[in-house]
Amino acid sequence: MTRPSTETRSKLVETARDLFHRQGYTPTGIAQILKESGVNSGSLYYYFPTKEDLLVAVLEWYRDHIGDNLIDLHCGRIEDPVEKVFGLLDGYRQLLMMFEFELGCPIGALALELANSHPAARSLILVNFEQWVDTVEQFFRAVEDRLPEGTDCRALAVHVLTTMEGSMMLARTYRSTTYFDQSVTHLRNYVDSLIAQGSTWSAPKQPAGIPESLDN
Amino acid sequence: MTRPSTETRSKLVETARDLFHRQGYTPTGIAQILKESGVNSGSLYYYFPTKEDLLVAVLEWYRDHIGDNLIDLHCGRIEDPVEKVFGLLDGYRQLLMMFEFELGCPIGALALELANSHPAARSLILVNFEQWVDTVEQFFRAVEDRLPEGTDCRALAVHVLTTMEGSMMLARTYRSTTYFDQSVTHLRNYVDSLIAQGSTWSAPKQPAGIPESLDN
DNA sequence: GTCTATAGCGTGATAGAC
DNA sequence: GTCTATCACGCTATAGAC
Repeated sequence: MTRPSTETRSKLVETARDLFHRQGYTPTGIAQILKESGVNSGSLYYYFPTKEDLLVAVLEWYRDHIGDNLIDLHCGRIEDPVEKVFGLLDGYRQLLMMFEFELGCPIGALALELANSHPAARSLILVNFEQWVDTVEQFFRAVEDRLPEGTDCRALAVHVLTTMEGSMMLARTYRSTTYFDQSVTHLRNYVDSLIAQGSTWSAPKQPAGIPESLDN
Repeated sequence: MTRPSTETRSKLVETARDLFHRQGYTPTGIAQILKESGVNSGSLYYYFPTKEDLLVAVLEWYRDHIGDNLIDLHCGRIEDPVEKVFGLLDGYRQLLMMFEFELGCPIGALALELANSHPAARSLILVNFEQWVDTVEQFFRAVEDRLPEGTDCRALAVHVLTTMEGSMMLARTYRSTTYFDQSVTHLRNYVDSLIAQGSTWSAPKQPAGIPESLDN
């Protein structure tokens, strides 16, 4: 029909995004993407010469929508920055329950599935993680004065991310939020203790010898 | 040759285990397992009627070898129970560096890959996680008197597991231990603070409303 | 830009002799 | 228990008309 719009492309990205989220990248076949999107083979390969190109487009979509889909949705109405952090984690908890543990963190799942392959996709996964950490880091920076002096807000944000990803993994395995909640509770307990220390103590900072920059 | 030994079976399990570890379950083909093990198709299907049966055998192998391969190796010589916990985490760090981030936690990777399929395998993944948590829980129980009264050692062990799994995920993505180290440092800082509290304070326990048992 | 038809290969699994 | 040969299907990707 030679339409000027990129509707077809968008439909493919959205369909692939959802299928990769539910099934993973490798188990999702092109045929299934075509069927569920209602697009024909020729059109798909016009926009995406290879399956990996489609994956890249999906990861670019996540990169470009982390704000509205994640941050704004679960942190937007919250005022206290620390509560924003845990509101974000609660958003993931809601995702788990809403889809009965069939959907987890789409980035985390792809990160492990593609850890030894698809370098182009991997660098976009890295970008997505960086954005996430950036966001949480900013939340902590907003309460930096309440944290112990010398606290590395970025390292703390990283710790929130690792806790979230590990907690999602266990929740999906156990089909239960019990372990997720236990881990997040300990994380909150830790953050609370840092803030309590912040008003009295001096500094739990990163020990010397651990570089601040990444070597990749 | 009709040998009484189960050498062939063992070789298949070991080969599959290593390939699943490096590549994941789905991307690893039967043909590759046959080639690398030097076993023929007929023999494989004699022992394992389906590919999933082989996966189950691999997960049973992990279940039966967590002691010697993981705990004894990285915690055996350590006396202090808390140091045993972080010795275990350091074992994973060594694994990352030894294989240049190509190998992570084999159970965690499979947990996400198979999260919505292969229920038989999933329940064995759950068993493996339980064993891991059991082990770390025992370490904390050994120093229970130094922890704040009412501390749930199992929930704390779960938090160690989630931190480890999330940290491994980031390490493999970034091809760097920086984030891994930052997260583990925060975990250690937390555990240290609990022990410091244990000698003076009263109790950071799980809040009411979070069940202790799992509902799966 | 979209359509249909299909190539070419890799997959998990099977058959049947030994 | 092990061997070789092979089936039937699904996969990613392509060809070429419109």
